[in-house]
Amino acid sequence: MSHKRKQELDSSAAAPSRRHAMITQRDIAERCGIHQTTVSLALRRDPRISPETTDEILAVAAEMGYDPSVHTPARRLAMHRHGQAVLNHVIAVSMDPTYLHMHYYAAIFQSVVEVLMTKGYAVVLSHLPKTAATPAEVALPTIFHRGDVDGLLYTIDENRFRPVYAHLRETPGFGQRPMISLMWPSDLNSSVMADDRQGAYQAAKHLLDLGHRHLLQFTLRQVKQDQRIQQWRWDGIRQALREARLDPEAHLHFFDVAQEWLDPLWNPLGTPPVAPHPPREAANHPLMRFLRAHPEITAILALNDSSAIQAWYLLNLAGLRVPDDYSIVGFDDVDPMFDDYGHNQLTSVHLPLMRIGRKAAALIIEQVSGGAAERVQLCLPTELIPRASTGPARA
Amino acid sequence: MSHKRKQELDSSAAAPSRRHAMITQRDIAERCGIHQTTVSLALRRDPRISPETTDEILAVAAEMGYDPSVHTPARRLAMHRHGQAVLNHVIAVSMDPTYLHMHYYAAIFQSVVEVLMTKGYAVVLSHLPKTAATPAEVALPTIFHRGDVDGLLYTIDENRFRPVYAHLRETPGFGQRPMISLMWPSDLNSSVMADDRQGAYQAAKHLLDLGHRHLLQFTLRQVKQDQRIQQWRWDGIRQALREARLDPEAHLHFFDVAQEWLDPLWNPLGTPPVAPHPPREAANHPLMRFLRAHPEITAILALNDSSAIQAWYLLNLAGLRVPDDYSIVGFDDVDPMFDDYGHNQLTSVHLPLMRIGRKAAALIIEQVSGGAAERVQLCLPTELIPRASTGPARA
DNA sequence: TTGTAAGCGTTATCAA
DNA sequence: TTGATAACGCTTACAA
Repeated sequence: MSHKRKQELDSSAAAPSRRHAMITQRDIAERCGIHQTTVSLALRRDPRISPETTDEILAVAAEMGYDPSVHTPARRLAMHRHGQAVLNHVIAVSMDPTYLHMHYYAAIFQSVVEVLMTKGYAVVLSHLPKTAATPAEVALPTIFHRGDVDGLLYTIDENRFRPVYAHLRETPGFGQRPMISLMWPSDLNSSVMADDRQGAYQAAKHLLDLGHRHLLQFTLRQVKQDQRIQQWRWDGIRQALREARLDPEAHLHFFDVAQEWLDPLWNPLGTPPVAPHPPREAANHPLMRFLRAHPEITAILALNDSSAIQAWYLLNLAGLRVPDDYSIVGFDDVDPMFDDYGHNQLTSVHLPLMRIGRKAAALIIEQVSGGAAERVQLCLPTELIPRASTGPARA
Repeated sequence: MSHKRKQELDSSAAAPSRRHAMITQRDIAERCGIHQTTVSLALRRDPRISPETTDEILAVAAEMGYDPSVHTPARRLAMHRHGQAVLNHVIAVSMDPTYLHMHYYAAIFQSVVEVLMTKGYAVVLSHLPKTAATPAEVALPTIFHRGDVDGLLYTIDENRFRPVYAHLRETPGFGQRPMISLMWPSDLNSSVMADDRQGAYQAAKHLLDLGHRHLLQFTLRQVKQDQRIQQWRWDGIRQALREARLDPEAHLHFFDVAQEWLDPLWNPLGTPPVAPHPPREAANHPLMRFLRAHPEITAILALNDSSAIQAWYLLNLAGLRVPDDYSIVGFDDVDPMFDDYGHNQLTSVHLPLMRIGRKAAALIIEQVSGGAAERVQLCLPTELIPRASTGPARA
C-alpha cells in the first residue's frame, strides 16, 4: 500500500506540483504498529491516548517529517461534516491598493501586517468592490467563497461598506466571521480609530492659546461619505471655543474644499496628482476670496496634511506668509512640509496610526480564535505636534 | 440522506462557521435523476457528456446555487491522488512591510496587486525571513506549507534570497512553483527590473551636456548585498564619459554614503528616521570634506532620491546652492523635493515601477497557469526627468 | 486505552 | 454516453 503510493508519486515527478514525500498518519501508524486513528488522536494530544504512546508517536512523526499543514484539505473535508471550520490563519485587509501611496494607509497597513505576520497569520490584500450596487452582484474574490479567510479588516466608511457587508454575511464561505472597521465608526462591527474629537480640540486650543480668535475649518461635503467624523471634529473645536469664552457660532467658519486637496501631493505613478496652482490665478482662488471676505480669520484647520500644505502653497503664491499672516494646522501628521534643511514645518494633529493598526490586528486575532466577540468601539488618543506653521495671530 | 445533512446543518446554526445551504453535486444529481459522476463531468464541460444533459445539469446547478469554490478542499483531496494540484489563485508577494512607506516599494506593490486582483488572484503579503540562516530552519508561513500559494514575487537581492529559495524548493507545499524576482537580477528565477545601466547613462549624459566634467557617484558598499546593479550603473556612466571623450578613470569619482541616506526622509512611525544635520557640523561632514578635496567635481549622481535630497540639505546647511554650486541627480523618481509653491525640483531618473510591477504580475500569472516557464530577464527602459536641481556647471 | 467503521465531496478509472 | 466504484487523509462516534 505504502509502496504503491510512493511509486505513483515518483512517476509523477514531472507534474507541476510534485509532492515531495508526503507522510501521512497511516505511514506513522505502520511504523509504530498501531492504528491510524490512534495517531490522529495522539497528534492532537488527546488525553485518551496514554502518555507513552503519545510520546512515541510524536517522536516518530517528527523523525519522519510529518507536516500536518500539508493535509489541511483532508482535515477541512473531515471537519466539515461536523460543522466545524479549520482556522486558516488568513486575514483579509480590504484597502484600495492605490491608497498605499498615502502614508496614512501605508502606516495602517504596515502595522496590521506586522502584527498578523508575527502571529503566524497571512495577510491578503483585497479591495472589495465599493460600488453601491445590489448586494447580490458584488463580485467577491474567490478566496472568500472558499472559506479561506478567517476575518476581515477594512478601511471604508460605513455608508459605502454596507452593501459589501450584507453580501459577505450571506456568503457561505464567510458567514458570521469577524470583521473590524479601521478609522471609521461602525454600527455593524467593532471599530478601532483615532479620537477625532480630541484631535480637533487640541488643534483649536493650540490656536486659541496663540491668540487666534476666528478659525477656519475645511470641510468636505461629499454626500455619500459618512459625515460623523467631521461632526466630531466640529464638536471638539466648539468645546475649545467655549472654554475660551467664545461663541462657536460666531468664531468658527467653514470652507468647503475640493476632494483633490485631500489627495497626496505626490505619487510616483507618472503624472503628479495635483498640479500646483498657476501663480496668476492664486489670488482668484475661492479660498483666497473667502479669506479676503473674512479678514478676522487668522488660522486654518485643515482636513488632513495634504490640504494644509495645498493651502500653504496657495498662500505663498498669493504673496502671504505662514505663520505670519495665517497659521495652519494639519491633521494626521503623515505628510511633511520641509524647509530647505529638511525640517518638517507643519504643525499637525498626530494620530497613533501604528497603534491603531496593531490594536485592530490583535483584536481580529482574538475574535478569530474564538475570543469574546463583543462589539467594541475603540478611540485612541491624538497628540498635537507644534511646528513652524503656527504662530501668534497677526494684529 | 440529503435531509439528514440539512438537519445537521440547521442544528449547527450557532457554530462559528455556519455553512449556509451547501449544494453538492449529489444534490444536483438527485434533482436531475442521474448519477453524481455525470454531474461532476458535466460541470467541467467534459465532452463525453451529451450537450443536452450538460445544459440541463448546468441550468439546475445554477438554479440551485451550486458554488464549486466552496468545495475546494474536497477537490484538492481528490486531485491530490493523481499528483495534480488545484490552482488557488493566490500569489505571495515577499516584501518587508516596513518598506511600504517608501514610494518605491509602494508603487511596485500597488501595481502588482492591481493586476493580480483584477485577474482574480488574491495577494498575500508575506515577509520571508531574510536572515542567512541555514535553509533547514527558515520559518515559512504555514500558507506555503499547505500548498495554498501558487507562485511568488519577491524584491530581495539574490544573495539574501538564496537560502529562502533553497528552503522553498524543498517544501512539499511549494515545490517547483514559479517565482519571479522584482528589481533585482536573478540567476535562479525570471526577473523583471529597470535598466539601471541606461538610467545611469542618461543621468551622466544629462550632466555632461550641461558642461560638467567631474562626476561624483554615491556608492553603498554593503558586502552582503548583490553589487551587480551598482556595477551596471557605473558601466552606464563610463559609457557616457567615453562618448564625451573623457577618461572614466579620471572623471568618475566615488563616495560611499551611509545606509541612512538611502532611507526615507520621513515616515509616520513617530520618530523621524533621519535627523537633519546640525548646522554647525555640516561643514565637517565627510561628504563636504570630500568635495573640498576635489574641487573639480561639480555634479553628484545619487543612489536614489532620498540620498540626493539628503545631500542637497547638507549643501544648503554648508552655505552652498543647488544647482549653482552643485548639480544633483536623483534616482527612481519616487521622492520629490518641493519648492515653496509645490513644484518638484529634483532632477531624477524615472523608473517605470508601475510597468515593472504589472509586467511581473502578468508573467507570474502566465507561469502559474501553465504557460511556458522559460527563464526571462526583462529590463524596462528608464527616462531622465530634468528639473531644477541640475544646471550648467560652475566655472 | 485502543481499534473499527463511516463519511466529508470530489475526481479518475473502468465497466456497462 | 452514462453509471459504479475506489480512492484522497482526516476526524468523530462507537465498539472492544
